[in-house]
Amino acid sequence: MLSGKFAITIHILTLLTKFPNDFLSSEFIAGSINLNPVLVRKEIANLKAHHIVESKEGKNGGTKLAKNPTDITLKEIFQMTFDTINLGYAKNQPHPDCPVGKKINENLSVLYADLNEKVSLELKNITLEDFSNHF
Amino acid sequence: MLSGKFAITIHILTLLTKFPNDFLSSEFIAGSINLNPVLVRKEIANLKAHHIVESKEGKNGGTKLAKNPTDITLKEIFQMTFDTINLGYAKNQPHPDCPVGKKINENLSVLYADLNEKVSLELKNITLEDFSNHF
DNA sequence: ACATTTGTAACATAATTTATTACAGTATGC
DNA sequence: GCATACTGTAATAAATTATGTTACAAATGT
Repeated sequence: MLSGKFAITIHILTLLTKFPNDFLSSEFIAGSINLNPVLVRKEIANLKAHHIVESKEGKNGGTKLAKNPTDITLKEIFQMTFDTINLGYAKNQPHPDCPVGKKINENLSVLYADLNEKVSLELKNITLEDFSNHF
Repeated sequence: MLSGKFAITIHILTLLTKFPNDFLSSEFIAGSINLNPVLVRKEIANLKAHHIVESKEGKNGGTKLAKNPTDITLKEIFQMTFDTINLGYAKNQPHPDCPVGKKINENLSVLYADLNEKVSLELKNITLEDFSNHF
């Protein structure tokens, strides 16, 4: 998973919001992000799967929004690119006979779910339109 | 930076809370986390720098809490191991002549600062004592 | 003295992210 | 219908980051 996924996706969507009448090419978008066009297309594939954008193949093809930017919230974008906020887990399986090791991941999950809730509440109130208005 | 830093640090602190009278060795702690002892010592160095634990060198040495677990909040631990919540930035410098590229990172920063605020508020209300009580 | 432990540095390996290349498939306009 | 400019996707490579290991000096209890 691309770690800049959220940032890249929101960058793409902001561009599409700014040029609502054009099909933008992955090359053009990649130029603004300074990223390989293939990676842009991958994120667009994700956006398409969520019916947020539509794209046209062939000459003069490209991508445009499939929904009104007032109807897209940052929560959706967050969820499709990030899953959940989390402050990380230790890489290896902790020791199962230790009372702490046995339960640490479960307890961290509960904590992270709580944080996720708070972040989601916040992001739900920000639309793509709102975000794009700052440019 | 260790990406499991927060999880590892909170694991260490939970163990220290559970054994408040002992100096625990990095080897013992590493066993519970299933992590290399050197990495445990690195996180302990960070905790020491923040005066949350103290440690003793030499035989029978190890680490113990330097503060009461009711006086340590998850916010502090978060801050010393994570800095700020963030949903990522694209790796490369965006195109400076594009109105979106020019401002995207600034706008993302504002957004992330806001999320960070919400998360911090939540973590401020959870003490190490609270967290440890779930084990 | 000896055993055990911290503290660090240097280096090695593994995992993840990002970039590149390649090419089949599709629409457009001449 | 042919050249051109795109998307879509797979395979692979390079770069970056995270984790693990080894090594050893310094400290301390017995």
